[in-house]
Amino acid sequence: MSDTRPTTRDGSASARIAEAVRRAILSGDYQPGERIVQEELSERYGGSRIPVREALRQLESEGLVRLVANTGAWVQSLTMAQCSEVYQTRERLEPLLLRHSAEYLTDEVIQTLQEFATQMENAADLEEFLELDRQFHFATYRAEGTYVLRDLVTRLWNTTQPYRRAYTGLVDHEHMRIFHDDHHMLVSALRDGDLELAEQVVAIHIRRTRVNLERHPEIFPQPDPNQE
Amino acid sequence: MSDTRPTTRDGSASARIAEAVRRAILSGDYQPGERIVQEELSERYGGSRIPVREALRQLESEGLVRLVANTGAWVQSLTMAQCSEVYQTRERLEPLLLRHSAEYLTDEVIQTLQEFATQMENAADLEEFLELDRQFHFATYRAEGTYVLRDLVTRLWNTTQPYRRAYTGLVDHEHMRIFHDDHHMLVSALRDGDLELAEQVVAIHIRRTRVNLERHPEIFPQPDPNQE
DNA sequence: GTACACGAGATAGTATCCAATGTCACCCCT
DNA sequence: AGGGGTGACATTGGATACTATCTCGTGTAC
Repeated sequence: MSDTRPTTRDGSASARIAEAVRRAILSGDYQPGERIVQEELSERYGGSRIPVREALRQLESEGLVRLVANTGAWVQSLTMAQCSEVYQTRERLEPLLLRHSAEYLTDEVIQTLQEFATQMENAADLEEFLELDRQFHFATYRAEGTYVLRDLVTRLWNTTQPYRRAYTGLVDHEHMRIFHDDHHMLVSALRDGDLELAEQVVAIHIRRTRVNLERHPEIFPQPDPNQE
Repeated sequence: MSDTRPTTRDGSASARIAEAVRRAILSGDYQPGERIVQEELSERYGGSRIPVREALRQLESEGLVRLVANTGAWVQSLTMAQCSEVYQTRERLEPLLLRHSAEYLTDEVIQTLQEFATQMENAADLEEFLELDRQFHFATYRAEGTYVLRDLVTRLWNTTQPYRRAYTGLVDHEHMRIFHDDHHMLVSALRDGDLELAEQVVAIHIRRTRVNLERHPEIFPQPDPNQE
């Protein structure tokens, strides 16, 4: 690398590399099943192989990367069953996180939510939609006190991001309409302070997505025949 | 260890060290807040500092270790609020995991559960009780298909293990009686195939523990004044 | 008594080397 | 001609030596 800055001693190399690879996976630059070569990361993001290896270990723990000893690293790919499992987990956890976040959802925040929901309806392309969707939901998850739960939910979102991307591209207009309705209903519930309803909406929203995902087995790797 | 074998190329050094440190933390050999020195691990478990660092990164992701850049590693210590959060998370997830496991709970397994529950009542000391309790619950969580959820629940158990140890030592006989009753009720529900009830029992069991934990703030580090 | 400076100790990172393992193409044998 | 064994190559795993940096305790000067 050119490295104008003096090796950036600030955030530690392994954290920086982990973040870079994480973003590459979330953005779709690295596809599920794709091979990750240590040497490549090393020269692409700067640093020797040691921080690269530490970063890969960390990403493995997060479920984004699969490491096989003496063999290599791959971007984690999920079967439909595993993806469905993550969604079922989210279905239980996100209402809880929302509950913890409720007290921090000021009128101002709810106004922002409303704007996200509206922007999403007019999203120009897939990437913009995905980004807005993520921002919308995480704007509702701003529980200050929480430390485990928010991190956990973030990881669950991250591991399923590639499939959310693949699937969203296939959704027809009608289903998309229902999605937007969910978002608006969630905003309304939060505005009214109806936490019970808000939790239900989130759970149903996630379940709806899961059920739709399960109708598209073609976006998942075939579990049976040749590989893995 | 003496490490007679030539660097034990079997399971990779970093995995071996991570496992060893994890067990040391779970067994209480390492206490929350205790400093972990890389060099010590290096010579205690064999290996250079490279696999040690990878192991620590992994344990950090699991929530067992806290790393501060350029400073060091400590055994993760939770505030009461964080611990409570983990329990609330478990309260939502373990019923789900139990549901997925139900089909694998043969009569034979249920017989084993019954034995664990009985042995627990006669446990000689704290450590034996904790071990049996863990074995009991994880014997009910044998969902074969699951990959995310089981791992997740395991991590949640692990991060709170030190506090479960500290707290269990304080429980009086009456509360302990209720605990054992929960276990037997869970076995009964599973034997009857009453999954609905089983899920409820698990949820209540976890909630009961959380509420009791919250009555013992003295086992948690003081969040306010001097350190951290 | 306070504030600053120095130094010990630990971590973070780099470079280089070697060992072990998996991959894959090639060749031989049947 | 096809299947299985064998070897070279690429990649990962690990060790070692060295440097840089950060933290924190201690001591000294004011």
